[in-house]
Amino acid sequence: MRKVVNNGAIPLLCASCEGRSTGVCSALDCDQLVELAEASRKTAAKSGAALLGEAERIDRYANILSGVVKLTKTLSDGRQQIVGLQFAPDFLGRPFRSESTLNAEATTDVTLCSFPKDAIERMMRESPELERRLYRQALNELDEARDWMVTLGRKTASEKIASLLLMIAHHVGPSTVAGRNSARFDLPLTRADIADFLGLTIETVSRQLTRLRNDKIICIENNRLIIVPDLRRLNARAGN
Amino acid sequence: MRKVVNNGAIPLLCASCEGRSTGVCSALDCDQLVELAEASRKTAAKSGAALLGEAERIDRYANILSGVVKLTKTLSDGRQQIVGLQFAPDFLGRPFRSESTLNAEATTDVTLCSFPKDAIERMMRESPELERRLYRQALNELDEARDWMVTLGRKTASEKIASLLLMIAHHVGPSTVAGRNSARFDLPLTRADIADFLGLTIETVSRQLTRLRNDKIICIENNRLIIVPDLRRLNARAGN
DNA sequence: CGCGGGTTTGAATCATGTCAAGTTAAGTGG
DNA sequence: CCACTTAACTTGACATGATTCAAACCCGCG
Repeated sequence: MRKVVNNGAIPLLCASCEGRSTGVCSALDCDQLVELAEASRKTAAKSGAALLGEAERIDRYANILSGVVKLTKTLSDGRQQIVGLQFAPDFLGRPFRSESTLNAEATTDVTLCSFPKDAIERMMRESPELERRLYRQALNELDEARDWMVTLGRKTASEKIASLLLMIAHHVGPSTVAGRNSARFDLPLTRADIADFLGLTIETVSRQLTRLRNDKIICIENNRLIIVPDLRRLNARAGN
Repeated sequence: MRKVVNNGAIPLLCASCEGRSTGVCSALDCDQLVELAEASRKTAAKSGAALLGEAERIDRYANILSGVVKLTKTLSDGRQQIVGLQFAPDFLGRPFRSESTLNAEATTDVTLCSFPKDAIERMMRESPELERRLYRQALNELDEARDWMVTLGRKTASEKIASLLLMIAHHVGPSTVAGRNSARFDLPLTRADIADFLGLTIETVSRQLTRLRNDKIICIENNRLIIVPDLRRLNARAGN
């Protein structure tokens, strides 16, 4: 196993880590960080790579360092639904369960920092801080899931699209914002992904996107780069 | 404040409590139970009573002792979506947040055992057991929410109805089951509630229910009592 | 240059929503 | 015990938003 230097400060590996300040690791002190770092592994995955299969055994958890991961569920006849999107520095994994109930797949190139399941679970028992941090993330994911239930159940196709764009704009952060009310970002999802997320077909997604473009609510460049000149107008379309 | 006898055993109030063995209280030891019992309050609410409003201040949490509670969200134009159903002995409340982001309403007559927010939060800090118990419930609710996202996004109206009946059959428990594969239960929801839960209209709900009845998958008595002679056939209709 | 994945667009179809009557069941008061 | 009211539910006819199927488009890449 790789040696990690502990000079009384945080491990070298973590010093430059994007997840250090905002991810679950922020709940750990130096000693714990060292311990975890010893067992950790940085990995990269290409867009489209499966990270976790339904009914697969879980033996590692991971922090997302960069990129976007989609969580999906599939019905027996192939219909698919994305049930969550995770952005850096989210924690990936479902404690207290040995089998996954969903699929995780990279929708962009991603980098992960993964740990053995039992290391995390031991530290959770020792550190209420860590457990609380994970508990909070679970509650946030629950809030998000419930927001999406409203979107899925009660919004029209165009409202769904607008809501998704808005959500992504928030998640990529207020980076690339000129004047607080505009946004500009690369879609981390294909049309098919968007359809799976919103419970629509790719055709409907496409049509609604061109509608938003025709109405000058958004500009689309290269099919993937989205520019929102006025987030308030987009918000009005989202039905909130 | 009411005095609770502590003879070294569990408080009298809790001794006969339905939530004692299975609810969050099961994570507490005698002393903690006594402490919580001192601040607790048993209340009853009629079907239809609002328990918690959106954007309302949260100052108490509660255990559901009996009955069913619906959690709803509403769009500005009045469209409503049920984002969760809670059955006894679920814990009602959203830790780490002072304002509610949803409405809670009794869909049947319910009895609750409520506690001040800060009492729970203090005990959570003192008892990792309790925090873990709540964390687990949050994860379960998250799993359920994600299952419903699939239902809302990808299932047809009749599959939605079948899924809901199945879910309720599971929740009321294997009580009233003759031979493991049949079920018989009172619907704790009106047609309007069902519609709000499944993202449908009451008319569609009604039509699909009569379709299931015509196909002999279910019997409906008094509009509320549902009998499922063969759960497997219902399951086949649910699209799993 | 052609090939393939991702995307857009069009026309026809279908599931669900909308609107409008009915029906049933449970009170309520005479 | 019987009209009357009311809420919840069912049913029908019609409208419409989204899907389906089919074709064309775009663009990077070998």
